[in-house]
Amino acid sequence: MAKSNERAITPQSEDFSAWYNELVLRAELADRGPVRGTMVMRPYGYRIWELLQGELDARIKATGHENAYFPLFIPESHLTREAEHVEGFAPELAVVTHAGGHELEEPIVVRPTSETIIGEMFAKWISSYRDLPLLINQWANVVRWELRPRLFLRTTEFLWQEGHTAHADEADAQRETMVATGFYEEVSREIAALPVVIGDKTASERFAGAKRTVSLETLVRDGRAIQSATSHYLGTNFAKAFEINYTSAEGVETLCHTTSWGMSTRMVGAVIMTHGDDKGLILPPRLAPHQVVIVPIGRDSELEAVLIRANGLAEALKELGVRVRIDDRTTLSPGFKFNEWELRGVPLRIELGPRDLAAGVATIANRLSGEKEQLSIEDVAAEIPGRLDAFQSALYARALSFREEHTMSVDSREAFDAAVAVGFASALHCGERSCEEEIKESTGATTRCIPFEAPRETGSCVACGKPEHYGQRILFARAY
RNA sequence: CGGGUUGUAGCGCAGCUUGGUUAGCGCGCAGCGUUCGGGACGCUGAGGUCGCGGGUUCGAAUCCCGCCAACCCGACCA
Repeated sequence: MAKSNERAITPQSEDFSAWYNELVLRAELADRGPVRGTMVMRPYGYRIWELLQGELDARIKATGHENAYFPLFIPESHLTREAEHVEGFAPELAVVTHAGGHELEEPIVVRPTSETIIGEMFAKWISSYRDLPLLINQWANVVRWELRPRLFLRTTEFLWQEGHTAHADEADAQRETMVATGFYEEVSREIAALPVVIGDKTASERFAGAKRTVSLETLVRDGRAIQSATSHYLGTNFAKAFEINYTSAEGVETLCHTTSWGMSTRMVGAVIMTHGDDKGLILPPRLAPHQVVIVPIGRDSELEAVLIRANGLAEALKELGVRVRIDDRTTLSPGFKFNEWELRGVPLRIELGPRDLAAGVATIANRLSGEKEQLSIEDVAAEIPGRLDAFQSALYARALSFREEHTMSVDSREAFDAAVAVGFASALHCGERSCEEEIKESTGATTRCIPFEAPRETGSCVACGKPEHYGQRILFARAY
């Protein structure tokens, strides 16, 4: 038993960070790169990203957006055109000063995000109201020199999707930010099985250069929040800086209203931290590289017979659209494989051995419930898709009840401090930056969002006692 | 960038206090054999710039100085 403890990962309750790091490495999701803060996404982790990407990309296209690609390098002077934007990003920029063996006349910035370069191009492409709206998305890597990296959640270089759109007026642009919010919510809930709270960011948490930022917040198992996607209404800030304007139907030269919105590989980290347990990862079926793993048991002629049935089963499952893998590695014991696939989060495992064949059944083990059941080998394939759906729903329901249990509506400072130590605190707030700052310094918690779905409420600020500002409760938590 | 911890084989560690032959152990890896229903076992074997640089010494993984890196906790952030 001591031996098996050594092989297990650190329990969440003992050290959540250690649990997370060990899991990411041992499940072969990712590895660290040689430059501080960089990450190698290994095939298993990258496949999860690809599945997420596929789901999101389909929704982006279905809402009229087109993919394009813009350069990694941005002239430094472009970035400085929007004052708040530069100020926000300056500390985390990677800047190329030498290239081709010489010092460059003008330094080149490695994009931390692409508002500026895309703004520049939009200005060239848009001249008439007939060119609007312009709905563009790109899948790209970006670089932000993070001081405290963490695999998936905060890496120096990360992969994401960034949507950039230009509109004739504010109403249309605001509508666009909600379209993006809509598909992020759908992908979070239906694909990643993550319940999200959607709302506006307070002024202090807003994107550099945005007039309005909408975010999707999830709560992970150590009681911290993760912003899993954001959607920004940029007003005419970037349009002014880059002269993105059009001639209206009335012949008037008019500034565009632009938006941007993004979801990154951080989402994978949110999935790991929301669903994982002490045995390892638990993947929602719709993001699982292998939804079902078949572990054949037996040896010699028994194994041969088992493998024939296993192959037949795998073929039947593939025809039903199930991602299935047979683990036919011969040097590992079944017990080892059980533990390994549990570590790697495979939703359903089918154990198939001589005893099953003799009884005409297959044994199905459920990663979430830990239960095993036996199904007739004739019916098992047909049963799997429904069980995967049920797994997906159960995982979402579990995450939702966790969040509900860790969201406290609080009216006193004492209750507030206790709430943010374990999850979301829902409280009235005065809206003043200095008050947010004081809360952050004393508790580590920041405002997460002003939720859309919240009853109107008035009263006094939970921290300073002044009249509240938002006309409703807002959400606070410690965040990644 | 501050505070803390740690750098010895792919991974996890011992050895360092009190300097002294070929630097050990577990896991993993390779070969062979036996195994195979919850992390199998035996035998054999490969694998090391002891983080880097300097110093003290007849002799440094061990003592001294400097540097670097990683991780954790903060400040910054998707």
